[in-house]
Amino acid sequence: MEFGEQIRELRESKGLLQRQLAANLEIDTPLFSKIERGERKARKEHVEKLSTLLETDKDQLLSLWLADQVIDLLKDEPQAKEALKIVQREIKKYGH
Amino acid sequence: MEFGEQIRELRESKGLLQRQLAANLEIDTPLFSKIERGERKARKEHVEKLSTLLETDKDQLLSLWLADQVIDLLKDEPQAKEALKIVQREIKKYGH
DNA sequence: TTATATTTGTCAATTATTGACAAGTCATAA
DNA sequence: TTATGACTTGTCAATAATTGACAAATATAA
Repeated sequence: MEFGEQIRELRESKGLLQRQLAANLEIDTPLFSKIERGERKARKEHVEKLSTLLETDKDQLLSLWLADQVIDLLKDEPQAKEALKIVQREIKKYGH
Repeated sequence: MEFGEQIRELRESKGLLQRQLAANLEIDTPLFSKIERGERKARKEHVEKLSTLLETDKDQLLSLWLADQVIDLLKDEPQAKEALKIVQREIKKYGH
């Protein structure tokens, strides 16, 4: 999972411990560990707070986090690629 | 929503009533109505059964249904497009 | 050994989803 | 007008999924 890898890399590059970030997010360390390994999903507020704590771009972190959720939805689905084509087509109608 | 529109079109082109399809899916008519209008999600088994009942391609119907779920996840997200780029990149690693 | 960091497994509590029901609208027929 | 049929809307309980906490396990050093 992209998001977990990213926050782990940023955390380690800053010499921070899981428990330090976990405390800031007001969750316990085991849960933070699971989020890093992609076993659990972070909540949006956590992602936003992490972007501050890790001094990284919020939009890019949210993109990774969102992407993970989509991948989670599409994994094991033979129609994943076809579905993505439809999404691309549709998304242009309202997004910008 | 793409999926709902599609099943409605197929249903009407075959002159079928909501209650007839609902009975086959073993759900009530109000729920079927909501699925057609995208207010509720169909379950995978329902999609598969509908492809038979409506004599349409199962893979294409599942693609539409999947696409709707992704769109639902991405709607209202400013990072939708960026996230999709990441998904496209990632999906190539395992799917094919 | 001991101490510290992270991971694993399990559980209760919360939250989301599902489907049913009753009542509503709308159109058309009698 | 009233009645009927197709569909829609709103609400609710039951079920299922997700969340976070805790205890215990593993790993890594000192």
